[in-house]
Amino acid sequence: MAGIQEAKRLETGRRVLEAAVTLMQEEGLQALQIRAIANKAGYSVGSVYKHYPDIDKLIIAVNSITLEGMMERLSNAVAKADTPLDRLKALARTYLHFAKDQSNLWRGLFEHHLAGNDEIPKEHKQQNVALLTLIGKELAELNPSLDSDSLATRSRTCFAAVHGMVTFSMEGRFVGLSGEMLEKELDFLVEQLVLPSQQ
Amino acid sequence: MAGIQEAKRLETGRRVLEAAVTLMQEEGLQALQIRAIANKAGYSVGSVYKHYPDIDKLIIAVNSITLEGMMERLSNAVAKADTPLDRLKALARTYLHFAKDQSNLWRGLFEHHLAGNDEIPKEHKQQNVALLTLIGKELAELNPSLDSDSLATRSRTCFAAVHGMVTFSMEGRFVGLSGEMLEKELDFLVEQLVLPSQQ
DNA sequence: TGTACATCAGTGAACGCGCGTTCACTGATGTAC
DNA sequence: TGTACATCAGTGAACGCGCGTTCACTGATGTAC
Repeated sequence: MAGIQEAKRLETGRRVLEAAVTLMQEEGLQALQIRAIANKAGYSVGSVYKHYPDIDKLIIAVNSITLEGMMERLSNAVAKADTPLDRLKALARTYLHFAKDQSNLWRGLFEHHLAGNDEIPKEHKQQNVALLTLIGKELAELNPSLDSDSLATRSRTCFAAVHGMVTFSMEGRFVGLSGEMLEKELDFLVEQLVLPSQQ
Repeated sequence: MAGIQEAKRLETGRRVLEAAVTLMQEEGLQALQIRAIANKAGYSVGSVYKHYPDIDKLIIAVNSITLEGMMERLSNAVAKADTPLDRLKALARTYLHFAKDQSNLWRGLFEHHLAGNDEIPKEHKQQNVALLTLIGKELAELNPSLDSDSLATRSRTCFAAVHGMVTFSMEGRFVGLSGEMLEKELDFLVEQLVLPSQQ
């Protein structure tokens, strides 16, 4: 009859993580507390610690799932567009949409500052590289003469610029701008970034 | 002999605020604690509360000073450049420089999320408008046909994009990029943003 | 100029709360014979 | 198949710490006469 314990353990781990994701989604990072998670998952605080050494690791696990979901949406968006410029616009818009309809998950990605000692987890770095690669691929197609260093830098610049706009939008700093107009403005940003350089 | 009490009171207020600014500068927002401030200013915790109702207001006061200092540097930078494009580049670079050599003060501006109920202070909003105006003035000169709504939006887009790059840079996300190259890339961003639109 | 009282600046121990983390304990499952 | 012991999942009260905030108190300054 071996296996019951393992099944229970896996099930608990799953439920704890699921509860944490739901909590982040519904109430944000500051609601992601051991007691709340345990309660939502239907266990006691001690059980949570049987699966995660501390709350930081649990938050990281939630953020990994968020990144995964976001990357999936971005990949899908890219696949639907036909030109490099359209793909870049789709990336930017999808990023904005993700931030808007998963605002707590999205904020969680940036609000969580590791307590100093801990490293940024490999998984996150990989996802980050994957995102930059998505961008870089299109930039390279639009501008084949870019060397790989410039391409890496340029990809980051594009991501940073779009991210800045999305952040401002999420903070309500684009006052009085309708959703439609905001997307147009995001398109504008992307268009300008890939325009042939002046010099 | 009236006036000794008032002088003491003003002096204490000054020292408390000064200590808070120094603490933010040297150790960042998370070090801005009542006991640390009181200690640095040479008073007890009770005295701090005679001048600020809670720590949030004190942080806001520190951030106001930061914004003031930043705006002064930005204004000076603008005054030294001769063309709209150069002025925009100077704004972006100065913003980056400020973030770099006052990193804790700069981070404090964005890390401090008010605890929900409190409004964003008028002073901060005004400084924000002033910054957008600095940008808008140059954009209008470069593109006189922009109506005022578009100009307002475009100013925010430019600020957001530059802010995004500066944020990424502060997080070390422009890996392996020298300071000089980073500034060049920031110039690139500004140039692209003001390039004549394609359509 | 002096006296009596009121008001103010400043003190710091103590309170309170949130919240992550620990650990001795219980009952179920697994294992050895 | 049964028994005895070991191991594991799960519990939740209690601990500990950080830190903002309060408040009764002290001594200096101001005011009224």
